[in-house]
Amino acid sequence: MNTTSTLESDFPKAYVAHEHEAALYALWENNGTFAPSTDQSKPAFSVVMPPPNANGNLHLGHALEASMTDALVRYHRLKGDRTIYVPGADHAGIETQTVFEKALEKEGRSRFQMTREQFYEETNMFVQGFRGNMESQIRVLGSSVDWSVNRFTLDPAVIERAYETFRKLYADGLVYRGERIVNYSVKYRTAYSDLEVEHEERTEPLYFIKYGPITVATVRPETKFGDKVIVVHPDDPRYQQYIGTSFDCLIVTGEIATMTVIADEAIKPEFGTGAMTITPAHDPIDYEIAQRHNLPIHKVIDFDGRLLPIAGDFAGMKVSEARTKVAERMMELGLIEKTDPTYTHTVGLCYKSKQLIEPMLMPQWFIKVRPLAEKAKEAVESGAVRVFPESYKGVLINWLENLRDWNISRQIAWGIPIAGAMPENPDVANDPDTFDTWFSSGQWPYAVFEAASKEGGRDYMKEFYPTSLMVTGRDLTFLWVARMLMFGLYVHGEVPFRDLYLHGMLLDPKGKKMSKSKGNVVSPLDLIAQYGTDAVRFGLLIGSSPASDSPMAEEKIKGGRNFANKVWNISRFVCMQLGEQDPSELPAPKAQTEADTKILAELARVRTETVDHFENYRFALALQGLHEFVWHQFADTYIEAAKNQEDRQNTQAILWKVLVDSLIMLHPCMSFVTEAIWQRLPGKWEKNAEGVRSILAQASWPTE
RNA sequence: GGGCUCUUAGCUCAGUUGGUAGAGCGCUUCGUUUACACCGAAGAUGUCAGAGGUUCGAGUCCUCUAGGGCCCACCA
Repeated sequence: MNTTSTLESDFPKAYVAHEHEAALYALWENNGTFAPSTDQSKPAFSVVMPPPNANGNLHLGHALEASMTDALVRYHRLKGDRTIYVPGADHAGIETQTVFEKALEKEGRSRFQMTREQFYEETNMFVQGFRGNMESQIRVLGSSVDWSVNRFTLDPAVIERAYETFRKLYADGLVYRGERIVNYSVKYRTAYSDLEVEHEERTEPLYFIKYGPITVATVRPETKFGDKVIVVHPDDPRYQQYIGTSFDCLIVTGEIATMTVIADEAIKPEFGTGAMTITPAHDPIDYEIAQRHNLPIHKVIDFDGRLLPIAGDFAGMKVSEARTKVAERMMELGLIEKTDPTYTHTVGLCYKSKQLIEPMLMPQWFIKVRPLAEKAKEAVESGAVRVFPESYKGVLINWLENLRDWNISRQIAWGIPIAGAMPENPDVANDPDTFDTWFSSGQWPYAVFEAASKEGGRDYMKEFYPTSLMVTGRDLTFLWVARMLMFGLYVHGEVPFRDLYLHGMLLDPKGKKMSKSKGNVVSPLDLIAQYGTDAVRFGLLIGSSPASDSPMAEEKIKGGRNFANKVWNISRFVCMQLGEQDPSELPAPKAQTEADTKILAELARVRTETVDHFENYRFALALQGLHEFVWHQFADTYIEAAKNQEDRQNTQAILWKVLVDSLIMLHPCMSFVTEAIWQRLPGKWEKNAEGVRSILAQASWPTE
């Protein structure tokens, strides 16, 4: 900075954020400010950013997450910790594929018209375009990440890491390929894990079909073409005489079929008539029953969601259409005894298309998660990983206790091909599928450090893993967090992060969920352009609490802008008071007046409280306390008193001390304005031999 | 079916270990004091959803009730 220029030019009356921010981020980036210190005597503080999807722009949720994380990261850096914040970009498997497919649709194209390689290549180009965009937006948010360890989820090292874990699971017998009922999305032509299925309550007719002497109840008459078995509970007195016997009866095809009655504990006598027929190829419970009794399994529905030739006249018809048509036919045949039109149950929907999930029998890779989940559960229970807020501890444990095997096969192109994991193993090598994105994402915390370590120069793995903290949305508790815990413990025998902080979702100003379809999405970049990054960060952080959703409040952001301006003007005032006085030559501050005593005591108090708040992830309270102190104690009270104080030098010393400490303490949340001021402070104070000002982001947290 | 969570000033929300209610915005009155009108001074506003309990003391812990919200769930 030019120290000879006048105050007016260095400190214009108003702080206009966009005139400073880009240059300040460049200052940090060009000076390697965010590279972790090499001082091994200092404790490490490491955070891995949940890699944003490289398929669009950052949204306000990213801004919230970045504000929180960056505040903590900057706080630890100021405290002198060996701090690293790792950025990244997520290929985001099916998320990206659906976004890209929509883009193709607009051009009248479809992925089904391309080869798989062609589709992959086009998706990759699409993603790489967005990736740079997304990374520049991380800079706009002010995130103090170490770009030298930046990583993409499809980097070769990350893919190899996923393969290595797969091989270990395979060797340990924890992953298997099996033909089982999976959640299948007809729209996207891929299977899902249980977590990608949404549930919705629906009222649909329950049909009572009369098969000879026994009536069965079903909501899916369209699957009743191969009916040969009726299942009842072994203890049901109504059906004792039939168990193990067979009889002939009319079925929907108009033919006479032989029905055999078997008994299975899975049947609930109180449901319907206590008797049902099974469709093993399209229902998980039915499939299990079929397995237990060695029954044949016939597919009725194809991967387009249409009926197969077994359906005779109905073959080729969509399931939804066939349902009523088949029921009508049954009615004509006198097979329907009655219908209950008020029957309400829950159906599974594809979380992306909201279309019905079609349970399908498919050969897929499954992870036996029980042993992995057990370890994760122990880690949460024992506090090996601390959960903020604590109420999510139970939520996490509850989920880990009730896990079923995890289907990691996806029939999508945009992902890590399973085949590459074990080229020598024909079971694997011939598999056309890709991994569930969360299979590789679940390994992200160590994958990034392993990859960085491999590049040589520094053992990041040893220095920074396990990480100190994971900050992510409460919506990812199961999808991502639980998986990271399981893999971290399985692969490296320890939790991937010591602390977990879950934040809530940002809602629109009316308190509604933001979504593209509702058109109520607010762009953080627009807000930043208008008010500045610090203002947006302030507005998102203030008055928030862990895991609870909060509406986006422009008034709070405006308040943040006003506060940034206040801090700017306080600094401006203090610099004017100093005049020609070089702050490095000021005497130590002494409490001479009542106002002096008060402000120094308040400063000490806010310093202690701020540390306590940051250490316990209460950044909203930290910021609130600083806001109150700086604005009302310092500006409104002390500065007003200072204007009339007689011992000018001592007053200058106190003003200076309070200003400098305030700037440092505010820096985690108000990063840009505080650095902008820091770079304009007068005199030789904090300058090196070349007269270059130190960087606030690397300053030392005030101690007394 | 199971779990979590919320109900505090007109609005949006804070309130960490239990100790006589807070912020921002809004509102009222005043002030153009040479840091700031993106400002300052003074001020009004709450039986902290309801009922009961524990306690010397509860917005803060426990139970129940009412009403929101969220999540999980192989209910043919």
